[in-house]
Amino acid sequence: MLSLYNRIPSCSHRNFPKLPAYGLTTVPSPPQEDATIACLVLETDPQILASTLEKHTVQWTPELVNKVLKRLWNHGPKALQFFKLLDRHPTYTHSPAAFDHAVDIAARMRDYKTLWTLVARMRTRQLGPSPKTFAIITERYAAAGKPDRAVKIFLSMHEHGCQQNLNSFNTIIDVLCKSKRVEKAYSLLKVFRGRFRADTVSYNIIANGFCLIKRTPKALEVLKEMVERGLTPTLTTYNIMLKGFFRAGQIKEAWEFFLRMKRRKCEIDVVTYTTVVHGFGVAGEVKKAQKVFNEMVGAGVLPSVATYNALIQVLCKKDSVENAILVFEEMVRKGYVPNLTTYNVVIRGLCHAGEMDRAMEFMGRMKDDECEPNVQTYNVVIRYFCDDGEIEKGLEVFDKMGSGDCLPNLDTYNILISAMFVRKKSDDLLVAGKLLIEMVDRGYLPRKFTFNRVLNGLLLTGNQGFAKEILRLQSKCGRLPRQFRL
DNA sequence: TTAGGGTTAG
Repeated sequence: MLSLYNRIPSCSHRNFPKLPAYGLTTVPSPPQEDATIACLVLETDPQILASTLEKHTVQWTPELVNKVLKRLWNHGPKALQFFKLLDRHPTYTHSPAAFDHAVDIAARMRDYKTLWTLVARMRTRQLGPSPKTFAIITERYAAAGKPDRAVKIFLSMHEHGCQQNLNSFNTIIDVLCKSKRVEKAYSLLKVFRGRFRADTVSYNIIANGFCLIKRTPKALEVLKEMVERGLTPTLTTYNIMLKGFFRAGQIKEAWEFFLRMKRRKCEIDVVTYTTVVHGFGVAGEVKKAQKVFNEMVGAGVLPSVATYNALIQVLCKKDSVENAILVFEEMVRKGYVPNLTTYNVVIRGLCHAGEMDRAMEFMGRMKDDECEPNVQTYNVVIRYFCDDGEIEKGLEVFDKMGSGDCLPNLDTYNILISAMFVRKKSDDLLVAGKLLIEMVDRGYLPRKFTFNRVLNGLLLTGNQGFAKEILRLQSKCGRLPRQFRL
């Protein structure tokens, strides 16, 4: 596989001006095979990808394919092309997990035709679709603003050879709740609670749904109903309510609820404590958050990485990033391994304090700790560079993402395109146009607002030719303002 | 991937 890697000198394939390196210099580690292949797929012209892949003898395994698909996550069209090519491979056959990945990607691009073709193919090959497949599909439909469609799909699962049960029922009501369609989920529960024998989990999901939209009284009502039906609340139920009070800004109620939980001797756990530490912190009560954090060890409950993350975030937001970093160092000393969230919280804190250099240092440190920055990490840094007017540095960090290690997502493009308007420079508008083309190419659909903004910008700076190109793109995407529609 | 705690701006 080394030869394959050697063929690809660089994965940087954008036409933006090269800028001096800034802070992201780390010792290059040997490339993983999946990274190499992802890179190759990104680099190669779609027309010749099939023959290019054939030329290289790769030992395709489900694990390798899944890793590559994960790397191509934010480039839907390439990911699906790769999936389709391997689907015709003479010896390798896709695993159910690979199909689920492909289904998820197609659904995210709202390519529903491909989605259902894949589902049918899974069925023919007796690889599914599984309850997990339907969890993915219904979640995407709900997120795309089609909750009714999601419900219909759930109700027709059995027609695809996948029987509904209590688990899949709980999944669909959770999907509805997480997309804020709580009333719809609640009605569904009322209709089907007999058929599926709704349990504590079902009611916890609905209560949590009402908490998510800050309707704690309604959540309490749901729990009352649950008890009346002979179901016993669990610690999860109480943790849901506790978090709900904090989220709704009912700090006093949250505190009293927490005290009652302790008094009732229900074995409160690390989740309870993390909720309280975070809740008080976000409400600005840092001292109280710290006190609870210190108290938990005495109570025989060890903090988790998530608890540390909560405290660190709270210190960043309401105290100082210096104190947050002290806690960070302390957790490392105690043998905890900071995770992606820990780093992202610290990096955001540093960026917010204007300490961009130190933020970049931490980004290097996380790489050394084999905790690769993710798209959120990059987005935070890019956003703050741009907000500081350091647009070149923002673009430079963006350019580092191109390698297939971490592809930009919709947020990344939106952040950068917005930044291209602050300096009122003609060149910036050209970059905005290129970014717009690139994001469409990668399966992202820009908002009408974004198109129009870039178009106006290009016209005002005398880039009529380029503007026309963007206009054609916009019409292809079906995002043309009414007066221009063909 | 049947439910609860850490990342998403001010």
